[in-house]
Amino acid sequence: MAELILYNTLTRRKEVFNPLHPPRVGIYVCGPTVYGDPHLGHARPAITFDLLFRYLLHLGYQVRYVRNITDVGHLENDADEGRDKIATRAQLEQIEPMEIVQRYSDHYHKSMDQLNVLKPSIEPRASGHIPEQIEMVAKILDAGYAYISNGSVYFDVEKYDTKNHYGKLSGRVLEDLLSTTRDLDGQEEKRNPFDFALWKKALPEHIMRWNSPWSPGFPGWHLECSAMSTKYLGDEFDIHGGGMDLLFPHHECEIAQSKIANGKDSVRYWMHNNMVTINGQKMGKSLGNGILLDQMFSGNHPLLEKSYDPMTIRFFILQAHYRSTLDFSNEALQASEKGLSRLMKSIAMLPGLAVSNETTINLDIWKTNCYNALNDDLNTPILIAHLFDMVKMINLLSEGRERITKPDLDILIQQFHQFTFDILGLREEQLTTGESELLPKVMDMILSLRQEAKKNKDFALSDRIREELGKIGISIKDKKDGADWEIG
RNA sequence: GGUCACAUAGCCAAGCGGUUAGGCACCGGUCUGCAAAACCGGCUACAGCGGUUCGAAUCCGCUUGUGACCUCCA
Repeated sequence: MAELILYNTLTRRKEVFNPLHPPRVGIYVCGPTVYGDPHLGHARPAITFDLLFRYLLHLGYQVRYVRNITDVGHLENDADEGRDKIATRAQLEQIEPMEIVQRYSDHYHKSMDQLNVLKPSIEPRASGHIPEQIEMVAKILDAGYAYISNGSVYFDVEKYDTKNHYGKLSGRVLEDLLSTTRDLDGQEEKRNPFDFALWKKALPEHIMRWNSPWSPGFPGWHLECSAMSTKYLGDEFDIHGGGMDLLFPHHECEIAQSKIANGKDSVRYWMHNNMVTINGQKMGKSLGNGILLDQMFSGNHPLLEKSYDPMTIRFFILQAHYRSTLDFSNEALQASEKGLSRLMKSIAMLPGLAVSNETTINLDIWKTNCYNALNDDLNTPILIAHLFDMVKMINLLSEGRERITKPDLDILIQQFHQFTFDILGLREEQLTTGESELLPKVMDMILSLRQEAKKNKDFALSDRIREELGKIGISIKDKKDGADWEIG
């Protein structure tokens, strides 16, 4: 089988993926800051790296997938008088910061379950790794690449840049940063505006605080990922992922910190998913165009014409390549919904196909095409195009216009399931109506009565049965002999 | 302002120098008492202007437009 090729943001090219310690693979992905309900933007990286996780597992790797939860409320911004997102939220709702963290972590997990996102192997929390972070700050101080200022500790970017390239991931040059960094309050503690905090002294009103050798305070914005990835994946590991918006400064700072603390570059492949847009604009809280996942699932949002199943969202996201922006619109979502339904119907049809003593479709080429798509930097749109090619074949098989042997059919079923369910992570939506085992029997009876009516040319009655069933949400599809029905 | 992306048929979206991507919608046809589904066929685009090449949506330049990052953000 062809090799897996991934796009490495660091080198800006596609590279053959070779794990450091095969068959083991270590992945670290930046997870959510849990201070609000999960939204569409959370779905993209979660699904992108879930796909990667699933595919690596499918290829037989032993994957340790670490996705953190950020539960230390980093500052809104330097000018914000030491208030952080989680504490602000806690004050607003008059509860403990950790209640906020718990509530939104739970919510995030629920939404991820709905999207059929596998749980990571380890889901560490920043607040649970304060000692590790303090230790890392100390290491960087010892190495001489950080300085203490008024109880806070800052990373000395200028010094780092003399022997390293600060900006190599995001393609930035230090001099440019100097001129483009905004003049914010709270900068006077820093030697240079582009220096970043490793440890921040807490102001009296700051609730979330921990003791440290330097001050009661909290870890810097970027430190948790360096500390926790090192702890669980070692000082050098395979893949680090996250959204493109984290490229700078977050991941750039991680590279610098880890390099100094660990003495070497930690990450071998950097992967970044692109952003979600709504009507062509980036979705963001500040822009007021955010759509929560629950709103997608319920349709309860002014921009939405209807509700969309979690699997429709997942399928929609997978229909675009992860490095392209993806624009949400009702029209596009409904197209995905219909496409997904056709795909699922086709899969349901597979076990019932008549078998023959010869096979007239080329399964090997199809399978190779599918794997080639995945191996080419997880090109799911291409993979899905191939799945639809096979949908067409399955329909032709069901009409007897193509033929397949029993062994080949078994192979096809297994492979189609692997691609669709195991790797893409799609699943049949559970029926939301209270369907019982009785319903199919009842339907059989009704349909046989209708068949009788049709036989007697009593079309008024047969149409009325179909119409009435339609009203309660059951649609009828006549076939040569008898009829099929489905909910929805 | 600096840096970097992107611009593909009605909509979404692949494409990485040379064969129909794919989905949805739409229009014909087959099937059907009618409809739906399914199948067959049609719709064959690449922002504009130059350049390189036997050949460019794909490479280069310019123009226009959109977006992202530079501040928390997935």
